[in-house]
Amino acid sequence: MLDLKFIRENIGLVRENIKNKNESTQVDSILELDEKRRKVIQEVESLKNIRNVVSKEIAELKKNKQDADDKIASMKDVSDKIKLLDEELRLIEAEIEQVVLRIPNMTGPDVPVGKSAADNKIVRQWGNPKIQAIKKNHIEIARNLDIIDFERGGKVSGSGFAFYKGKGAKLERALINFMIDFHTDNHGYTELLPPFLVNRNSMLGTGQLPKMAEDMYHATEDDMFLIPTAEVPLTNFHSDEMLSTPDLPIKYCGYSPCFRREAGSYGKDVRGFLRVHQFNKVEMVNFVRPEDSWQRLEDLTNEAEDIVKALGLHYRLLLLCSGDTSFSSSMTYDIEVWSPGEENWLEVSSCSNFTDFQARRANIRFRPEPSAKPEFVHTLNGSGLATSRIMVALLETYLNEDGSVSVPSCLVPYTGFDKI
RNA sequence: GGAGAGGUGGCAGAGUGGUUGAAUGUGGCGGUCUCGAAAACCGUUGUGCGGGUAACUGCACCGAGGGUUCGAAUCCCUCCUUCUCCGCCA
Repeated sequence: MLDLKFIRENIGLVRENIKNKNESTQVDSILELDEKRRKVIQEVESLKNIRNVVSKEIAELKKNKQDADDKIASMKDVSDKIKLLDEELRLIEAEIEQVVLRIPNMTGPDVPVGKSAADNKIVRQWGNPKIQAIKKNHIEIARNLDIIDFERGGKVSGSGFAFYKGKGAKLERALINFMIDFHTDNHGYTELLPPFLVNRNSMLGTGQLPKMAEDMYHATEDDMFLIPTAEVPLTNFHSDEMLSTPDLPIKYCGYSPCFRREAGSYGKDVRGFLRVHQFNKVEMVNFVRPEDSWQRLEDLTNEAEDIVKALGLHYRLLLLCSGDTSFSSSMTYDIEVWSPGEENWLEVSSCSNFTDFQARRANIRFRPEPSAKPEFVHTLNGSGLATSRIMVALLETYLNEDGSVSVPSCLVPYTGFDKI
């Protein structure tokens, strides 16, 4: 979330940012509420001061075995007033919190203002599009090879779920292991294998709640949520902590399945693996000093790109415009790989700088100097990568004319076979 | 799920309802001593929110949230969590 002081002093910028991000949060009530809040604080605190002073006098009188009944009686009234004002303050602050939690992060200085995906900026492209001899999409390829079973996924769970089978399952595991090893061996990451269910507080910490509540699978009995991305447990790993400064930057990567309800999306763009309710992803999360976060975003993005290059997939890098930049993010790069079967770009990674937005929500701090005040760290994360759409691009890119699919050489040590 | 015992500063660990933001130890920082270091000694050392240009000052915080009281780290209730034991289960 944003700092209340920042909102107070920059209300115009905050309004403009909300508009640029295509959000509709109403912030008009904030200034008035904030003023009311400070007025009540001053009132109640001066009463509490009286109470504290008189209580000491009462203690003194009692110690000397003197009568304190008058003072005690007069304090009764003060105490009642304090209770009323405290309650009023609590309500005001709850109201402020409800608004502040719904205000999106400020976009960074380099983010182009724009409405939709059409306004995103293409930063660079790598590789060349593969031309298939006979056009086939991943669903046909997978069905022919009997490596993915969408029908039984639908029967057992519902549409948007699938079974990986035989070499398909092994290829999926190979992708996950390859990507984790790549990050830990080449980029200095520490692996975390996180819980897949998290509590409400964690979902608030990274900003999925309250805004995205409808997209979450919610276990109501225990008020727990299936994670939509490993970003949630990996970032909240350090919630409510004071990070040891020499340890920064901290870099974690981790595999998890990701669960998304994707409420209300059906049709051509969602068939097969293009949009599913459960997919696998390796996520990278960084905790850095504030002055380092913009450079780290560039480096983090490169780390994700390195994986796509290793897999030999044609891709492009996009800088998202304000309207496409997510609620919690300040600036986001998307990596999209080319799907020869769909003849379309598929998002496989999103790399974002969240500045201090998540750190303030999740209370993750560090001390810049040993004697200095604690500050919020900056958090970043990037997919590295989401496997289901990578699988689409792999099958369609490495399809041979005889219907078999070759395995990219970097994966062969993990699969034990070079062809499906 | 049941029974019991805990949760106090960076860490360890005291704390009879009334100068307790909190003893003591330890760690950190500064200093004395030293060529330098160690030891010893002295000093200092939490966070958040208000007010003030500032020096400074008020309030809150002892797992979380309520309650009792003129006054709560201390008493009561609910919840979370850790440990020990029992039960159930993969």
